[in-house]
Amino acid sequence: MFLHLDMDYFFAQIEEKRHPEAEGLVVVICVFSGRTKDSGAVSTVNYEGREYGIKSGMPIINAKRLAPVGKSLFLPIDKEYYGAISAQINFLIRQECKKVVQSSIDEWNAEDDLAPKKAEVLKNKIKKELDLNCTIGVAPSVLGAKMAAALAKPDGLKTIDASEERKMIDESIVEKVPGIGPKTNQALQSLGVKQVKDLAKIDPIKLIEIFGRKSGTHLHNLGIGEYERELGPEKEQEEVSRIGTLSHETRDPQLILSKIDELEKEAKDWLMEMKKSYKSLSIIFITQDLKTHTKSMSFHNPKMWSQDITNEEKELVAAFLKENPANLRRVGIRFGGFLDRGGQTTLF
DNA sequence: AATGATACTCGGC
DNA sequence: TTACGGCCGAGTATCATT
Repeated sequence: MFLHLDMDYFFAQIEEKRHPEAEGLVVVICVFSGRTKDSGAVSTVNYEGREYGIKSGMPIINAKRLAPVGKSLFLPIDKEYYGAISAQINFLIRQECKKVVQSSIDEWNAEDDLAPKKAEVLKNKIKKELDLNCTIGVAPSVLGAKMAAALAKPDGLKTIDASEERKMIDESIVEKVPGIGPKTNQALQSLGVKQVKDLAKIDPIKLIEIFGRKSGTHLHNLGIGEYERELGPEKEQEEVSRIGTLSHETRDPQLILSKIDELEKEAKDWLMEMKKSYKSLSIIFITQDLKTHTKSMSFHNPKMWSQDITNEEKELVAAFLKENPANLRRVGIRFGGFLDRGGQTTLF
């Protein structure tokens, strides 16, 4: 059996504990971009805030319009702190279950013969030791466990057997299936697919034509009730990136490069700490229409760190500006193709 | 044509 | 009506090599 553990409105719940006066208030965790006073997006909102229609991803300014005056707390995101709490939860889960895979800062999957019992123990332990609520789903498949958890939140625990799982997934609308986002949903609606079981009526060849080999096959398997029964191996982080918002929209290479320089320093701190060198470098460009573009390059010899903006980086920026006339709103940098460098601190 | 590496986009959280 | 972050991995497209 598989278990899926999901922390309830994680960031906002943590901040509720930090700010006891938040009791009963709408708590909104914000990513302020610094561009103007309230520019930025909502990361997480507690259930009180959801009642008012506040959602993740929403512009902060909209959330402020929806929130009740004097009964709301808008707080800046503090990822480092949430990461430390996440590590504590991670420790508790691994004390309890055999095979565990952390899938995001606030979600874990585990495979365990005694999953239903472990789930109960774990939920109580997280409450007792960290005073945090979570929701756990238990089912014969990884997907079933995740969807069971989604149905049970917040502060829930739901265990289902194979036939309940099949019914739950079959009758779910496709939009609610993890991995099916607005784009895939839109395409499925136009095929007349509403529930997961409707997928079984579509010719798999057609699904593959529309969604590609991997996703098409996956959708077909969902429709016929074939679900993943293995936890993928726990993977190491493969890339690190930092993105930031420019103080104003521009295509001035000087301004763009100085922002990249700032972001690069942060990303390199991470690389240093993790003792990684990298073989690939991408520059991320987000234009004023919020479309994302990238330019990247790879090196045959891994690089450890360099102090300043390199000529390669300047060239990537120049190449992008040459082929795209739009102003830039945000820029970012991404390093990948890691190689462990042991105790070595410099290279090239 | 097959394979592997690299470049780039998409979308979940 | 619009407004609007910062990550990461998955997947596909494209290129180089054989």
